[in-house]
Amino acid sequence: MAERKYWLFKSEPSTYSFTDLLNEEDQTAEWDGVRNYQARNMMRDDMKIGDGVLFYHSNAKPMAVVGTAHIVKEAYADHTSWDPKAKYYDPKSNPDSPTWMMVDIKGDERFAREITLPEIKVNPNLQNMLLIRRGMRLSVQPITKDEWDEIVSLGNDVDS
DNA sequence: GCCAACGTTGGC
DNA sequence: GCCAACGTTGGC
Repeated sequence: MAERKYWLFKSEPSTYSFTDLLNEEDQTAEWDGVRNYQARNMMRDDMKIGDGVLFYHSNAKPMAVVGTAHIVKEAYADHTSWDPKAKYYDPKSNPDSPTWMMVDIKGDERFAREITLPEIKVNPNLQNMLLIRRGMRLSVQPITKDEWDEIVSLGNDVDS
């Protein structure tokens, strides 16, 4: 059994929020629309069933990690990539040779309180997160177990 | 709404 | 293969 890994997924809540995920049937959704090779490679090569996912709201008020999820289906072809009506349609991708991949995630729990970007920026234990690197725009990114533990612990403690 | 950072595209 | 132009991300 490989060691559990941890990830942070960004989403603009005006497009798709954590509430939207929890409202899905079985709280499970296809994470489609990723059109960045680095992110695609991580989904394809590194994400395994059971890996932990922090759900982060970008371009939001507030910008914050709002809850947890986990991987329930490992990488497979993102069928929206060859759908001309899809927002992230890519004419170079097709069912015979899919360029883009996605995973499925299942929402777990909403934090008792949101852990905001400003809070992450000043937390000495979270200074290595890609999230706070200038210009780091990866929509899915790896985090360490320590970072996961820290944010989950803060998120579940209303008094922290 | 602005714009810095960065990935992608396409002419050469 | 270089690199300028362009588009997007996403914090501010």
